[in-house]
Amino acid sequence: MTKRPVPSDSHLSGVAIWRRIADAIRLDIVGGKLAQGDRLPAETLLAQRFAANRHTVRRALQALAAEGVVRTEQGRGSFVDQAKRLSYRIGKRTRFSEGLAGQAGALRRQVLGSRLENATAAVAAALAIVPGAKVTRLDTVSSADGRPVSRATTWIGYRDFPDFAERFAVTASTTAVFAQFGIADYTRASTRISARHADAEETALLKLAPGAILLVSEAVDVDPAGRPILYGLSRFPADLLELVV
Amino acid sequence: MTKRPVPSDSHLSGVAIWRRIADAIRLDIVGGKLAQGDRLPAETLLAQRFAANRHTVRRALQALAAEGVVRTEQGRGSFVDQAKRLSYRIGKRTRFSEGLAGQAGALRRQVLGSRLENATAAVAAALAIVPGAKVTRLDTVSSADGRPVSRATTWIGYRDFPDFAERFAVTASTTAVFAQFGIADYTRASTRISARHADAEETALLKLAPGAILLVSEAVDVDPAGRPILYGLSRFPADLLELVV
DNA sequence: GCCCATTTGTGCGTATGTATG
DNA sequence: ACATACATACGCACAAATGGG
Repeated sequence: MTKRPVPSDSHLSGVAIWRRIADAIRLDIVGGKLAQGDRLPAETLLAQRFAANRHTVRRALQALAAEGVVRTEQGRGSFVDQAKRLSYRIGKRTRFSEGLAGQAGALRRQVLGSRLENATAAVAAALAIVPGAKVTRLDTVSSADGRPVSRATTWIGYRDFPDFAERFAVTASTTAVFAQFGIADYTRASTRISARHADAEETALLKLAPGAILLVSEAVDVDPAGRPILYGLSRFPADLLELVV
Repeated sequence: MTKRPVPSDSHLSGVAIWRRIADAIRLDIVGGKLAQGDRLPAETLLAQRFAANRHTVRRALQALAAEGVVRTEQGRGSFVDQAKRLSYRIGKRTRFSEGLAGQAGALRRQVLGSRLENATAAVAAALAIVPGAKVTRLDTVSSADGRPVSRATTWIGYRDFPDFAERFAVTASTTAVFAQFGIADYTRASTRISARHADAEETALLKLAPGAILLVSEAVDVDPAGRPILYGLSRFPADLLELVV
């Protein structure tokens, strides 16, 4: 005996202990409890705190080192290498270009593709159109300083806004395209926020470790008269940023 | 040969494949793609869709069955048993009693404990007081229809609001206690939303499977003059509800 | 009742990952 | 680095239940 790993925890979970430890340590770092350059507690102490084996803690530290969050030096300890989480602002006038203003350098939105679709029940309900009606679908990935920070899908009714995709390809600005259609201003009607694990496609596009957690935002923008004009589904890596209302 | 499980995925992730499949299916259900009573695709089809073994899909379905989300019958298939996710509303006048109004029956907030603390840097910054100043800390768990739906910690400055905990114990209403202190109304100044895995304590208190995802909301409430009066940290099971702004 | 296709349930073997000491 | 125990994931095979001809 003496060798039995205690299964009480992990066996119902499907989430490895080392990953939960890594998540907890990362949270201390991005949450400000640990600042850049700070030394982490010794591995034996961490093992004690998380009631896990030192091997398991080391596995967590390896994962964090691979992410560039901590750096481990033999005989010295582990140190915080990269600190804070970005804040993405959400409000009545949420615009892509402003959400991360001042926090990151080069902001870039890349169009993965666009196509015409028939509105699903969810899209139709959000845009207040009949299910099956034609909608423009726009798939994008946004990056800050070269790091992917969001994966967004946007639906716009085709009847009221034909050629949206073509126009967007030119201006690269939602605001500008709506202006061409005579909508000088638009506002956020509602935002629904949830969280889940990333799927395979999101993992690849956002360059995440598989199993990473995403914040998911479902938003409806309306014109000044209150008519829905845009339905957007954005996915953000929860490790990298938080949403501020 | 022919038997090698492909490790390319799971070993970098720390999140089991069956759990990610369960999450994906649950998402289809709470997201409305599958309605109550609908039959899920056959296990072999699901296995194909997720590029996994049927055993692995079955493990995911077992987890969902244990949650009460689906029900499986031999020879017939698996069916959606419980559908929708709750929406917790967040706005300028967010109050506990109103956030889930109309969506659940019996709402209950249980006080786990309260004590005086010295404000940490984060708490002090949020409440605009000096670090180390005395604050009342209140720990609660809220339930809807007997199911725990949130775990909240609240900090209130002691100098301006002494005996907050004692008064709260009597009225069980934040609004009522602030009213006793002459604050007829208060509003939400900011809400920061992030997501992470639950830790051991949260797992126990919210009755979750270990490794479940939490939506974390950090909020600051202010009096009519704009002075911060309350700092709250709420954790919601992401499976169970979404936040609506 | 019988056959049949479909679907879930189960058992065995094997390779690899997780966690401990 | 080594040893141990259990969890995860795969592949194959077959049993059991369902529902329709």
